Amino acid sequence: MDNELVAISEMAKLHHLTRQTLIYYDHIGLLKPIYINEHGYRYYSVYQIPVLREICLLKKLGVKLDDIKKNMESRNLESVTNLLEFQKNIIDEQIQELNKTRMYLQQRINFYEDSHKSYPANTPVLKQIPPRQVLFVPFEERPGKDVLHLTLMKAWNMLFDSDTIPSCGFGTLIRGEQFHSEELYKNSGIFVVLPYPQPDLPGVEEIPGGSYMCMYKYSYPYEEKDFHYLKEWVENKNYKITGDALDLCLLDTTFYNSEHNVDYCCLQIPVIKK
Amino acid sequence: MDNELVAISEMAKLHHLTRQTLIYYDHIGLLKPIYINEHGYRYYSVYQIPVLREICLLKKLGVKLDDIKKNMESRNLESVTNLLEFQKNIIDEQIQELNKTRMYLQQRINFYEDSHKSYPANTPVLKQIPPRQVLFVPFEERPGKDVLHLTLMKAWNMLFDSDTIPSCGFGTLIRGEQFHSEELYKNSGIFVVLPYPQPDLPGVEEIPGGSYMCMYKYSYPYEEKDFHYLKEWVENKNYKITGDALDLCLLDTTFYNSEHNVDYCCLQIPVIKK
DNA sequence: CTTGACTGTATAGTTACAATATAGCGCATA
DNA sequence: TATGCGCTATATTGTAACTATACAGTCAAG
Repeated sequence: MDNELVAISEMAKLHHLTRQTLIYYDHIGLLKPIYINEHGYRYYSVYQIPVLREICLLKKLGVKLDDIKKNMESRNLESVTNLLEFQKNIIDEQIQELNKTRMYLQQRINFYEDSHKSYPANTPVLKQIPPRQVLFVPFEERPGKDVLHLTLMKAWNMLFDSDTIPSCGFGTLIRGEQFHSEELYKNSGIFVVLPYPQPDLPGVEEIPGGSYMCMYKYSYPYEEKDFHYLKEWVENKNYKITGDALDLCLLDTTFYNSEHNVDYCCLQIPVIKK
Repeated sequence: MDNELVAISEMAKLHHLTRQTLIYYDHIGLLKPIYINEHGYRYYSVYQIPVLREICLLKKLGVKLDDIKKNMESRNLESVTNLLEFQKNIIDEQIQELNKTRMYLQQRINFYEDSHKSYPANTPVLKQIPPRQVLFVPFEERPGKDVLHLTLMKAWNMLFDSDTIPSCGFGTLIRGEQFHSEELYKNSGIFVVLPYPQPDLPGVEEIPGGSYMCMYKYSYPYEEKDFHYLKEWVENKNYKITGDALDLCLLDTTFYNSEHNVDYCCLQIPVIKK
């Protein structure tokens, strides 16, 4: 009565598997047929149908064959619940990871969208900008192409080390107290906007929100000419400068084309009306 | 001035990559050094630092090297935004998939939890049960071990075909109109509880919610003895039977052990007090 | 008894992706 | 002169779960 045997191909067909797969499962010890005849033919018991079904179920739930095997070896309500909870945790972590990556993607898209909706170049415009948290890394020399790149890479790698993807832009920060000095770039450096608050990271600064006089322009973010132009414009219009200036790089040199051979940036000077 | 060159190892170190990786990127055409000297030494331009940085960024965002390559070949604001949106869609699909699997896992955990919190065996108890949607597949013969397994596999595969994972239990359904007939199992069959409503699936039935007289027991879900015992108990206690009976399998034969060599089931008969 | 479907073993290959490893040799800088 | 960097070319890694192939033996229905 309990001797109904199922041949390998039948067993396979029942579970939407191939014969090869069952042979493979036999090899790895996941499911061994209860009976093998004198010629080595594999025969399964009908009682093994639920077992294989459970294997297929767990497989569909993303459980690894090896974990399924271990579970089937000592199977009870508790061990199965543990396995499922374990798998749920793995899935939760994966969802977390994906959500984080999704956030980075969205922020990057938003960033490009902002740069797209930008105002005409070389024309000052007053904008309200929310506070930003940035990683600041000072220049070790007077900024130029190579110092810029190397300092940026330093900041970049600091962020990568703390598993953060810098998806919200970067640029140079010029200290307000140097605006009228000969050494404009003293204490200046690279800032990288943080995608989310990370107060524990060394080098993190808060850029206050508020009114910024902004000017979009094609140039490198270490060109003094544009800065002096905007600074004078601001002062002539009777604004008071309230802090550090930012030169945010919107489209970097990876967007080089025949038309513009330099970065597309947005210079930002914090002001209040006098 | 623009001729500052970066050697391969320096370039690699700057981006937390290995030299080999840059050679590989050269081979696959992802990033070719701007200058190769007479000995074949690779030298990169500082202008390639942002390019490689962008490659690393996109890589971190999960974009495939091949897609990055295509993007770098015709890079502009639109192509980059498209790439990011495309990647976001991929991520969204993956999150969807994971959430679905998570739901199945949770339902399975809940199911086992319910069977764990069960009442003493062979003792009738009145329970309120919410409505359930099930897939019903009739037995083609009088139910027995093999018919049960084969019919269940049929239902199972129907669900798998519609990409559903049956994570909420199954059992036999006995038609109310046969309760006093000689052919108790006429029109009976397998039911599989659906994890979420799927009204378009053929064979779907709604099991009404309400009061059910339940009895937990160790036996196969096609044993008449337990059914008749519970039915008579119900009738003696002056209940009226209102529909089809279910014999829900809580722990199937994959939980076989020395103590109980049969399934652990919950027989459920819908009743109202007369 | 025939015929065709089934089953066996064993070993190597597949899929995908992104590198890594290794060997053997040339070149360059302290 | 040492040793460390560079080159090419080819093969290999890792992961997971199969899949393919070849060829010979076996089973079951008529």
